[in-house]
Parts: sequence; structure tokens; C-alpha cells
Amino acid sequence: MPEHRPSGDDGPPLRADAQRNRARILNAAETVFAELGANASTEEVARRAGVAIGTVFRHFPTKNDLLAAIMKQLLARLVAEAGELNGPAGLFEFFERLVAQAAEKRSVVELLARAGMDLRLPDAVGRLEQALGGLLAQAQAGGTVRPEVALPEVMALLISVCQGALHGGWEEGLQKRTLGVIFAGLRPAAG
Amino acid sequence: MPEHRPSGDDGPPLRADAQRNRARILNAAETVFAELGANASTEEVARRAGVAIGTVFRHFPTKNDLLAAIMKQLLARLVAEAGELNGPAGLFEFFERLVAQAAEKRSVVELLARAGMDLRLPDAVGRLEQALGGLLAQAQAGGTVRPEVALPEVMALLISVCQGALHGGWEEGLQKRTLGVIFAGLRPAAG
DNA sequence: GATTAAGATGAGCTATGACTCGACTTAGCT
DNA sequence: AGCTAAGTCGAGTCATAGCTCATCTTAATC
Repeated sequence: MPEHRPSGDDGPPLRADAQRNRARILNAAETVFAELGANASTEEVARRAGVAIGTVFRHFPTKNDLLAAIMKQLLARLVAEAGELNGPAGLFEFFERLVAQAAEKRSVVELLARAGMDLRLPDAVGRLEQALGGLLAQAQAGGTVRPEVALPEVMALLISVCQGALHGGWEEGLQKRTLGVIFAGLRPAAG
Repeated sequence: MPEHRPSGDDGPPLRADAQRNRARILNAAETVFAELGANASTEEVARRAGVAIGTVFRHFPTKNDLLAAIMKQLLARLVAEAGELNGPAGLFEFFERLVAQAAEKRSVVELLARAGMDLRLPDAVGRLEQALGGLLAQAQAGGTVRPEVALPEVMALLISVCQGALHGGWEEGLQKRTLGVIFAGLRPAAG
């Protein structure tokens, strides 16, 4: 019996039904974690995927592996999104999109928060940092962001704002004003 | 047999040992939740308080009650701290202090985050908002903060930054730079 | 000191959730 | 069609955590 297959393994191709189930599980997991947060139960994921619980654990031997897989997808999507954004306002645009997502998907935030902790995804996170670095450089070249601002504080602000976005109240206007303050802080001082 | 005593109840005074144990439990809970976060077990609290688990539940019928009690203490302390701060730089000072606390005490952040959610402490939170409002007004009167900035976004920024402060990396310098960006965003545009 | 009700104790109940494993099903192949 | 290994199933195990309650202890009062 072949062993469990961690993400990167390329053994013999999966059987058709296994591929189908794996995809279903990933889909279900994404929506479940988005709605209920990262400590939704694996059983709930199985239920929504329409498979038995054993099947989930066959594909992802631990819950953390499942979370890591989702997180990898998410980070890849963010990197792609960052890649499409261009020009001096690209960084701000990225902030706005991420915060909008964070408000409706708990997982975005919680997973992002755990990306550097329990889940070990240094390369995926690294790629996102690289993409953000590009956006920051463009913004600084275009005079949209002060030159002395560095990548780490941009990341920190991004994470912070996403975290904050979870909290109920936050109507539309508040979110915009909060981001406005941060953008003002990033922009060069004089008009 | 007298019923469990929720926080506000003023029945006959507690017996001496009961008072002692209640204080011990609160102390233990504060440090335990500070170290381990809000989902540390009640047993751990009991262990560190040196009492049996039943005693904890006698004083705080649910874990949430215990969290709420700690949170009330914390909020009161923050209000007091805010009250001592004066002048146009008081608001910034408060930010710095809170973030410093957040970095070393998980509970500060997690409880603050839950204050408006599971735990129902509208009055305690209200008092903090009032105190912050005072600091904001002083800062605006002194020209340290733009007049169009309102209290809600200040609260939002505060919560966000505290949340972000949990994440490991954040060396000393990064924290300062991140706060620097936010302060720059709050300050009036021109020098 | 005797009385007694408040309080402390901790084994145990219940729920939940991560994970296992032997029995069963089916895709892929000849 | 028949074979077989890959894959699925789901009842069951183990651990944890919130909470209860019958029993014992002790502070307060007379």
C-alpha cells in the first residue's frame, strides 16, 4: 500500500476518483475555513465535500497538512493578484483588495497569521514578499510612498489591518477611513 | 445553598478563604491567559492558583465568566493608564504602551478582540472609548492629529496594530517603524 | 467547643475533535 | 469478465476540555 502523499510527492498518478475527491476536499475546506475559521472541524469539511472522514485523512494525513494546502493556494493567488497590479498605486490597490477579502473570509486572516508559525511555508511566503517588494518599489519610484519605508513594515501593516478587519463592526466607511490613515502614513509628507 | 455569584452580585460577604481563592484564581488566570492565550485550559488556571478545578467553577460558573472578569480588570487598567496621559502626544504614547504590552501578553490582544464579541462588556469598552476620545481631542487640539480623523478609525488602528504585534518576528525596530507609519498617517499633512 | 452552612475537593460525566484501521468498493488493466 | 491494488468508508479510539456533584473541610457564629 503506497504511503500517504504529501503535497510535493510525484508518485504514480492518482486514480480518477481520488483526483475528484481531492479537489472536492480542497474546495470544501476552503469555504468551510473561510466561514468558520481555521478551527472548524475536519468532519465538517468531509461532510461538505461529500466524502467520509477517512478519505480526508488519506489525502491530508493531518489537519495541518490540509490547512497548509489551502494556504499554499491562497498565497499563490495573492502572488498572482499582486503580479497583475502595476504602477504607483498598485500597492494601495493590493491593500484594499486584501482587506476586502479578509472581511469576508476568516481563513484569509487566520491562515496568513499562521503562515509563518505552525504551518511551514517559507517559500510561498517568500514569493509573496517578493511580489510585494516589487509593488513597493514601483510605488516609491512613482513617488506614492516615502523612500525610507521598508518591506517589513509594509507586511506588518498588511497583516495588522487584515487582523483588524475581522472585527464585526467595521462598516464600509470605517474600513476606508482606516486604510486612508495608513495610506497617508506611507505617502511622502508634503503635497 | 447560595447560587453562584456573577460579577456584579452583592450578596452576603464572601468567607475569608473564598476571598483569598478568588484573588488567587484571578491572578493565575491573568498570567496563564497572558502566556498561553485565551484557550488555555481552566485546569491550568486551577493548577497555578493552587486550588481544585471545582473551586474555579464555583467562582466563575463558565470559562467565559472568568475571561470576562480578567477583561474587565484589563480594560479598567487601560482606562486608568489613558487617564494619566496628557497633552498632544498622549495618544501616541498610549499606542506605544499598548503595543508593547500586546507583544508580551497574548491575552491583551485576544481579549481585546473578543471584548465586543463573545464577552459582553459594553460599558467597560465604552469607558475605554471615552478615555481614548479624550486623548484624541487633546491631540487634535494640539495639532498632533488631523482634525478629520475620528475615534472609530483610531480604535480600529489600535486593535489592528495590537493584533499584528502578536506575530513572532517583530523585532524592536520593526515595531517602532510600523507605529511610525501610522503616526505619520494621523499627523497633519504639512510640517 | 458545638453547630452549620459556605466553601473546597476531585473523580467523573459529556462533548468534541483529531486520527486509525479493518472491511468493503471500484478504477485500471489485461 | 476477472484480478488486484488503490481508494473509500465509518465505527471506534484516544485525548482534551468544559463542567457537575456527592462528599469532605472549615470559617463564622453562639
